[in-house]
Amino acid sequence: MTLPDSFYQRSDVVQIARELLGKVIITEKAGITTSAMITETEAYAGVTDKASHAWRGRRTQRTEVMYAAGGVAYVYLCYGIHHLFNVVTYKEDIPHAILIRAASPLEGTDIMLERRRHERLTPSLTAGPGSMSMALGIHTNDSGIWLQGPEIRLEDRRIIIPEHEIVATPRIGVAYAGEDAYLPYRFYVKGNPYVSKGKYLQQP
DNA sequence: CAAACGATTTTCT
DNA sequence: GAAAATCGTTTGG
Repeated sequence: MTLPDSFYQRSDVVQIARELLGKVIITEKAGITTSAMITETEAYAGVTDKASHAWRGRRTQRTEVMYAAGGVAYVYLCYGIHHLFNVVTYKEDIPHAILIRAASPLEGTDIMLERRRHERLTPSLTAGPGSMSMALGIHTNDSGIWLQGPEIRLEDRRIIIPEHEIVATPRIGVAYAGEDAYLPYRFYVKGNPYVSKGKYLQQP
């Protein structure tokens, strides 16, 4: 079942980030379908979260889509190279978002290997937000699209990740966010090889 | 208008 | 482990 708008339009972005583990992301680009099971996410909790692009209500052409009602994509370019895919949550004017950081390949792995110019299937194909987006063919010009259209959608395929297999840690690459860099807003599936290896700030 | 800088990944030592 | 790659967005003058 495709996740409905009501899944995204809830208020607890951290809880939704947790629930996204085990959901399946499907993309269809030029008639080619690829899919993968989400294994790692990070919540960005709106205007009070220093790590968020929308901190203190910052509103620019790039971040405008974060202020839309939940259920659309926010894709932006990072370090001039990587296209990072987020889902927008909650309601209009509240800029919650969840970064999808990694996923385990399901359908179309041959296409994903081509897109990444990889010879063999290894976790580096889709572990890490930039790698995952490239493998699935997600681009910044997908930013703002509705997550029920053909290009990108998320499905519940009744995959259950047991509570004890979910690990929470601080988020990666947000050292600039002061004390908010320590919030346990990153979630991943314990033991799954398709999880990024990035280092995060440890509690001092 | 110039300049700094990333919610990263890959490569080189 | 360190550093380069690479460019749109944002900020400051």
